[in-house]
Amino acid sequence: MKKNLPKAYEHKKVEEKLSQKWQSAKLFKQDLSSKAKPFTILIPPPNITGALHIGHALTNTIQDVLIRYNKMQGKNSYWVAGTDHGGIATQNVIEKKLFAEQKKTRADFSRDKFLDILWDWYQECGDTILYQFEKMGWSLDLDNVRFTMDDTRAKAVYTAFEKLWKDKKIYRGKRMINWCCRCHTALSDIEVEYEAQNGKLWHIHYPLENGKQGIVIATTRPETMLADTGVAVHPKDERYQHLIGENLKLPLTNRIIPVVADKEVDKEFGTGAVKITPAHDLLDYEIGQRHKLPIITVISEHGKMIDCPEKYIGMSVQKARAEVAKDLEEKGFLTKTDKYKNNVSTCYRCHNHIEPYLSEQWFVDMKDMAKKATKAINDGKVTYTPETWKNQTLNWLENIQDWCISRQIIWGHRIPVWYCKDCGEKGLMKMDKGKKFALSLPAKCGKCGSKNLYQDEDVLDTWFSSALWPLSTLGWPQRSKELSTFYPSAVMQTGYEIIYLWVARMIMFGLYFGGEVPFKQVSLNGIVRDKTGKKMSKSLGNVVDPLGLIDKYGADAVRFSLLMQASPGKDIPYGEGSIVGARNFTNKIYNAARFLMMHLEGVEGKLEMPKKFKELSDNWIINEFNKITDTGFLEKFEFGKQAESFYHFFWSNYCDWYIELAKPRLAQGGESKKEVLAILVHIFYDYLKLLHPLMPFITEELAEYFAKYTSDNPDFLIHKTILASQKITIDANTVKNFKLIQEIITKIRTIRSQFSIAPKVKLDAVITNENKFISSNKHYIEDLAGIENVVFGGDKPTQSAMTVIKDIKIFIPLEGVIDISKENERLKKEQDKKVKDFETYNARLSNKGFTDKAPKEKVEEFKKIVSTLKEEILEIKDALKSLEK
RNA sequence: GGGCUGGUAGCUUAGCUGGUAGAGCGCCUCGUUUACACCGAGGAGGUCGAAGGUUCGAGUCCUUUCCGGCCCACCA
Repeated sequence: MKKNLPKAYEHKKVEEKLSQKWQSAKLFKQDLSSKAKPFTILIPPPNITGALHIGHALTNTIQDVLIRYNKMQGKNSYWVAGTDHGGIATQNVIEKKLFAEQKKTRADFSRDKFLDILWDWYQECGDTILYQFEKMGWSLDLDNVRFTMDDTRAKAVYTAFEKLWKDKKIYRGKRMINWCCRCHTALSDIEVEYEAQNGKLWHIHYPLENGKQGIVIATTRPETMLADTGVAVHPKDERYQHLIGENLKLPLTNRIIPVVADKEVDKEFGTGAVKITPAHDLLDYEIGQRHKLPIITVISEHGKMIDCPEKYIGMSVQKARAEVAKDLEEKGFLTKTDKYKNNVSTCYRCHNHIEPYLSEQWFVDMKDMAKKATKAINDGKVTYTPETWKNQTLNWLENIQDWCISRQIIWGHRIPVWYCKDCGEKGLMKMDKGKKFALSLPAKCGKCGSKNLYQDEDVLDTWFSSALWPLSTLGWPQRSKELSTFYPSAVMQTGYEIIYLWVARMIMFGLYFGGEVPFKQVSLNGIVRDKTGKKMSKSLGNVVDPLGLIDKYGADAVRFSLLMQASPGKDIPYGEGSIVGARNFTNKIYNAARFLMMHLEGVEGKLEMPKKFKELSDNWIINEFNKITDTGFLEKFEFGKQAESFYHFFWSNYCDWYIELAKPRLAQGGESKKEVLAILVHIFYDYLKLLHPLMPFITEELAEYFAKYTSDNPDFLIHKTILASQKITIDANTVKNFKLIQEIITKIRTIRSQFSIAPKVKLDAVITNENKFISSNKHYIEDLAGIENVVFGGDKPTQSAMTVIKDIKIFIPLEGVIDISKENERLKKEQDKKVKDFETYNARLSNKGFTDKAPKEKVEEFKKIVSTLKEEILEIKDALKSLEK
């Protein structure tokens, strides 16, 4: 035994050592000279909002598995590393930080100063993220990390904007957009989330100009009535025919507003009459446009009331709603208040409420791009796993809206457009030549000659640069070797929650700018939830920190526990329990290695794998190993199944059975030991290779030791090729025969357990009928079931426990130990079970429908089972009878 | 309102083209056998959400239904 080896695996030392070794050996650098087929994955760049969470751990571990696995399949793997500036999300983090630390808001800083703060943050947070990349064992080249706002990426963004501009796909317009009053910016329609709320439906009477009975409208937002400029009814609504064209006197403000007829009004809803607030509702805006109603704004970009009766000015929308409702009630305009469930729009970044807001924004016309993407997907240029997301994407593309790309924040790519203060002309900024990215204004306005020019203050939606990620990371627009080698990438692995925000847009931009789809396969993973299935969030306090877990259990364990549960598109309930299991698995592997090392003491040179395997167990384990080498689970993104198959083989087959069976041979020494040791070591070493993509650290660490006993040269495992260990044809009966031996051993163990016979007490086993196969493998039974001698033939011993498997009757003499009533009970139970089985099968067989219609083989199979069961039952009956004597 | 999912042992789940329900964790009993107690051996535990139907036979196919989760949609 190697004395200096601790009993439990110590992950910390190993992982620290190896992650440094890998990075300094430049193992994960891109290889532009390789002739092998490229296999590229672009990391979904994490936002620099803080440390990585467990969801990153999942999706990136999956990518790492794919990268390492494909590399070991002989492909030219390259995993592109990077981070994302994360627009609003990151700016929010910084604003919160500034407020907490200095009680300052963004208005307290100049644009440049604010940007400096953010760039400093990028340094700090970026380093944290890189540290985590390394800790997780991810095969990313950390010397070559892209950032969505670095010079190369900024040039790509500019070039893309320029092309869209020239192609007239980009335009600026005054539109109703989603405005986050907290983040103080426009959002695209898919950045809005909806939350169900228990609201109210207020019924308000708008009298006629002359004070007489007018119209009762229904609304969920009474405060917006202060900006009403009309009331609409359906043109065919008989109830209101006489009022169309009449004027109403708006309560509280006494503004005179007309009743208009519009077919968009739903007669069934509420009172069938709808108040029109063009400034604060999308549909109202459209109706207002059609009927040329004026636009009055009463809600500011901060979500506060403005330009309305004095008493409401400055109130929040919520406050004003209550006040207006109260005032209406006091003045007798409120006729009814119903409970009503509706959706409120919230910001996907801060979850504060969204106001529809009329403003000038930049948009991209997406129609054509969506059409091309649809075609590519339909043509199978991009596949989806799980496939259900393909249709969701196609559906979304079909109903695509123009993309609002301008954001009124500071952190991001500033929109490269200048305006003339004098004549209002606008144009594209020029990109300076040189390595650093910089833009400049033209010397003078092309239209009026004014030098009074300025750049647009807004920045681009962060998803704009994200959509370019597959191209920009590879150096586009430069037609580099890097780009031609690695574009398009092989797999886009990410969470299903950003399928529209990101994945679909990458496909559209990839086709538009790169001429090809950016990736061939989309593989979606689910969300990592807490163990009760709740989404993890800071406010719930149920987030788990990957670094903490790595520290406690090791990166291999964290990785494996996530992979164990990873199935395409499925959410993962994650608790510490599953990591403990994975940690125990690493320990199991380590201890198996320790066991082998112990027996390798004093062994010199290489161990030759035998050409032929004499032992049944050898053939069986080789066969079991071959089975796990070609499952194809990874190609199907079935990581859970792959992990389980590896886990089961090792723990159950290799350790619990094969090592246990090998022990006597190891103890024998000489050739016997050498032979079994060779098999043990070769399988173990090849297993390490197989497992390496999933658990890179422990496998690398152990392989270094075992390589010298095989004919393999020592090298990093990622440079090795995974292949089936020994493609040796195994006799078809081997597995069946071995299973029978296993069954016999288990049955004897059960008897031992039921009679509480200590492991060290050796027993005999008597098999009354001769069986050549068992007699030639009886040493397995003796070794693993605590049997002194397996004896064949002769009479059944008196005072013995008995069990039967097919035609094999096994007696365990238990002179003095046996408890007759216990054995009686045990046998009866076994009998009952068999009788029950017998009855189900027999019932089938006595059904004429079955025997006539079922396939012949099935009928034969059942007949055989029935006759075996019958025999076994008779034997048990016999044994029960002899107990009575 | 439209669409997508899932409902299998206490928990998390596997079950392909229909042929007596598997696993991990937990639980119970036993065990300090010279790799591992982060271990070994054995055991208990499921009328597969419900109801119909197709079939000789259904967790597996069809219909209906109940309960979750998610996405999309400008009904005030």
